Amino acid sequence: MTTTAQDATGDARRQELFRGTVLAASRLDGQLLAAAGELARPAGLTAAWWQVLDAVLPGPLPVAGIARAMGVSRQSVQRVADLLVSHGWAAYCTNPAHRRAKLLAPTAEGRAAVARIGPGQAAFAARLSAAMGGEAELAAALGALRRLSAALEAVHAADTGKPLEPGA
Amino acid sequence: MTTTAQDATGDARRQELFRGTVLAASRLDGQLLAAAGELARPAGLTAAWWQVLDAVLPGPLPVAGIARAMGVSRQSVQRVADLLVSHGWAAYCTNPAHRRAKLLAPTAEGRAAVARIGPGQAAFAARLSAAMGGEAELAAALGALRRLSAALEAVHAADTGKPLEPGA
DNA sequence: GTTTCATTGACAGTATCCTGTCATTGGGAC
DNA sequence: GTCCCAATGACAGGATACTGTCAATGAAAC
Repeated sequence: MTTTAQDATGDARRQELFRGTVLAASRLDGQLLAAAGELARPAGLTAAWWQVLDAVLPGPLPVAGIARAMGVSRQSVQRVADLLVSHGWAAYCTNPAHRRAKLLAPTAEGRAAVARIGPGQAAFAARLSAAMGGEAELAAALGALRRLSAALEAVHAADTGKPLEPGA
Repeated sequence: MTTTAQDATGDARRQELFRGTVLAASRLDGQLLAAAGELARPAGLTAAWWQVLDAVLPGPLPVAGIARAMGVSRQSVQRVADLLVSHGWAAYCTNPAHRRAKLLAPTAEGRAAVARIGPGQAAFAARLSAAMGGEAELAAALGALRRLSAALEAVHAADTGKPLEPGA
């Protein structure tokens, strides 16, 4: 460990770095959630609904599988999935591999709703890319996000030997 | 706008970039919140409480001011601030400049609680820094977070002419 | 075939944060 | 001095997500 008397200033510097990261990530998530919400609203969706619906566009998935893919708890996805189904955006299909774990699949209306978001999303993504100074910079920022996630995952795994995923 | 027929693949690429960013930011925020929560728990604090308490360590601030500094709504901070006061971690002081807008200040117990988190935070920050490959890499990632936030802010401001802060 | 365990869904409870609305306060416009 | 507006706090309501717990299901161990 580096927590020696000689390294007190290093500790303080890293603490500040960590606190700044927590703050920045919280702010960024809030901003992106708000932006996604505004993009999805004209289609009658919320940001969370969009995320779940988008996750099953490539193919049907069980609720728990969606949760794993998104890194959130099963219950959160379950709630949104039930809402999507009750609104007709998605439907549960029988799962040949598991009787209880029904597969969530988008309906035609669901696909149409996501498609309606497309143009606005493309325009916003283009503006964001431009504001970042180019696609390369945006891609680099995304890479940084993922490296941070991976590092956190690694640290947590080293601590507990368990993955960080909630509800796991 | 770049949304021409010729740039359809560019649109798709940027859309994917944007979706990936939303997903990664959400995941990262969740991970950092969980990590901060674990660090704060031994001191009897939650991640949200810690954030608010930490914001007033340098000096007393009104609730609305804390909210602005954190980029969240006044109501969220108000709720946490009331809880902090009711638990004795912080106290409201009279504000000479505004009778209603009392200033939130940490109590001695509050400062002690934050201080108790310090060592764990330093150790975790050191491990995170190591997992990122060094402090420089961690600092670079933080820079990327902030650039993304600033770009989102700029795009939103260009859209509405208003800052993105919630509850504003 | 039976037992055991992990996965999944369902439900209750809680934490966090947002929007909308209203009265109070303070400062600037007139 | 009066009026209007922005900022603030208080309150109600809703959205999102996590933990804990339980029963049902499927698969693996024996």
